[in-house]
Amino acid sequence: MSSETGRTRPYHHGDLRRALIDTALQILQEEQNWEFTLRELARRAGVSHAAPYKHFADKRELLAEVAAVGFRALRQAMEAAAAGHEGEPEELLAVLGETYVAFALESPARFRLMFGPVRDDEPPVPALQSAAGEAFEALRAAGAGSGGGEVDTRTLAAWSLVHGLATLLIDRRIPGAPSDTAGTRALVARIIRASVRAPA
Amino acid sequence: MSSETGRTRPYHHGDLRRALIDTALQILQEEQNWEFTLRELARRAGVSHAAPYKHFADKRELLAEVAAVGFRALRQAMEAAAAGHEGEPEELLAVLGETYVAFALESPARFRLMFGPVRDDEPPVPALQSAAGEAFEALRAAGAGSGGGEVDTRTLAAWSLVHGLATLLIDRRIPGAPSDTAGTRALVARIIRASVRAPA
DNA sequence: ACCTGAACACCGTTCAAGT
DNA sequence: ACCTGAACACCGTTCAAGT
Repeated sequence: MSSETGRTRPYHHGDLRRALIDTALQILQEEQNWEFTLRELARRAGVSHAAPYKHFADKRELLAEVAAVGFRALRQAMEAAAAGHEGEPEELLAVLGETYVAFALESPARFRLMFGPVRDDEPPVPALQSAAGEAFEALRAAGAGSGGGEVDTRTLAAWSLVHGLATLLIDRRIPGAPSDTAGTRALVARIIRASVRAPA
Repeated sequence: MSSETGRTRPYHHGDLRRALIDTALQILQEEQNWEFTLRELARRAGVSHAAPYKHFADKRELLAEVAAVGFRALRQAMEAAAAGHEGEPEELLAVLGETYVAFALESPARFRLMFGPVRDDEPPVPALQSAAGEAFEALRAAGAGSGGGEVDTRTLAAWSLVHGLATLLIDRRIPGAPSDTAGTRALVARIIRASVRAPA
């Protein structure tokens, strides 16, 4: 949605790096699976399948950069949702949780890519590390506010709850779960609001 | 661990179907990634790469059968843990949750395979459907026991919590999380026990 | 400086042919 | 009845060569 698909070659001499990331995000919005092919991506971007290697070391690094863009979008969505809830900590945490799950449901493939398994034999991609860390900070700031480097129990419980709920929902793992958007939203609100009152 | 690796060809005329599933589970225990190759599996089982196609329609079906075995193991682990906690519903739910997370940490690749994304354009594999459903039943029986076909809020919240916690832990997504087994176990116990007291 | 085309070592899957 | 070997259409990645 952020670049025109009508023109045959909108760039080709412009910023291919950015174009590849944009095209990848478009594919993620269309498909439910994040495992698209590097060659398909190059095809859709209008370049040869070898061209991406001039901008990314390998497919993994490209996917990591796309995931980083996703984490920045998640952080922005949470910060926007947090505006106007400074005084009520429990309500803030609930709203952030609903935003988190809504973000996953809105674009499941993007969410899956962002939280795709990271093998520890692979070198970390700095952009992804920092973007993910900052998104997490937005959640933690709403938690009990312990301030230190360690995660407090309440924040981690809230994060686990919304992450698990999002994952189970987009993977259709919950038997009898509503299939429509409104019903799903209501279910999410019910679960989050029932849990947010828990003692830390 | 369930079949001998020392002998060069322990089957080849026996039950190749079972041998392939066993070998797959062995690979899952060794690796942290569940995306092993069908050709590698055949190689390790001592057969040609075309042999599996006499027992499974395709790779997806093989993986689904392996996942089904995993769900049966999860259900057994939960039922074993549930023994002796009939009278105390909150303690029972906490113990089941700890068992769930421990199961994931024990064999991350197996857990990832079990909960790998299911595309809805793919035909469902009956064995996987029922095995997953029965594992979920073990959890639900410990919940508020609404009995009906719909999942009650408390059970779903508990499931989401432990599923999210397990996922974030095995993917190393939690900054500052303990890296040793004892520390992780303590963290899990703390989070679950703090949340299980929540109102439904 | 950036991109292409051919090439390499792999995949999943199919199928005729072997025992 | 069960398995093999060659084959097909793909991958990710590399690299000399083109502009």
